[in-house]
Amino acid sequence: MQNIPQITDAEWLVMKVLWNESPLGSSDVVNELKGTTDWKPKTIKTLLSRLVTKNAVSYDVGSRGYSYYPLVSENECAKEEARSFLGRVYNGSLNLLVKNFIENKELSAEEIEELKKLLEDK
Amino acid sequence: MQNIPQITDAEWLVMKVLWNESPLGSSDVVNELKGTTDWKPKTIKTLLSRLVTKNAVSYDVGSRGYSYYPLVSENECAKEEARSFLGRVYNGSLNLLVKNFIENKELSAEEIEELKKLLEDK
DNA sequence: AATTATAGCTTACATCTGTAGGCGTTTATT
DNA sequence: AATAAACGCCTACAGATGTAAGCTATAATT
Repeated sequence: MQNIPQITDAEWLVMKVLWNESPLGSSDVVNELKGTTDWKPKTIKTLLSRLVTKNAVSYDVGSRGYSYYPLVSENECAKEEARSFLGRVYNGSLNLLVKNFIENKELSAEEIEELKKLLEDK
Repeated sequence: MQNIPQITDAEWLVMKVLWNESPLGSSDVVNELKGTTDWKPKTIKTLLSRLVTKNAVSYDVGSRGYSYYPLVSENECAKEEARSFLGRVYNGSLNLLVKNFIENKELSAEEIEELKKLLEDK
């Protein structure tokens, strides 16, 4: 796998659509984002183009336009984002983040239970 | 507490210095960052000014220059960053992040043990 | 076939970010 | 006192980002 491209906040919303379903024409992506954002179609087209430029997305050419699909998986992008975020803010330590969440009481009892379960099953 | 300002990657390094010890003169901050970065002093001054502008930092005026100190705590900034990151990438769910880390085998046995302990003690 | 809608390519433009330099003033050194 | 060093303010400037519009070719509609 190649290097994970840098994906911006706005671009994430586009990627999510494609991760959810692909390939999609640009108008499909526009439709999917109608509810979530108030971007003009042109904006979404720009974002798609940028994603193509940075090799996060590619497309097949059809007679009614391009069919876009992701070149990188959500999992690897998420991992990369997590790496960068944790490095910057929590010294790279997931545990420190969790610790902080616990201390700040950001987790519900259910979430804590679920976490425990996750760790046990592991 | 007021709104948490947006703090960029570069600015985080400056904030960390001030969170670690403050107030500090700009040259002290420069010195602290000598090891970590290869920024020119001017760069660090610029970052300090920007942090002042965005109300993340303030200063007292002394005869040998300003004494800078943070206006926001590391904890609240980290919380804000986590909120934004988790929202963008993990649907706002810390558990999903942890789940992903476990599945991707990003955690050592020790870290998992520690996490368990954190959750039990809670 | 003529007209209209659409797709994609190119361009725009303000703001943010990283990364400084120039200048004038004040402080420290000789 | 003169000179050098440091400080803070203002300016710079390229690349990234959010947010599109204009133009041209092609496809769909009448």
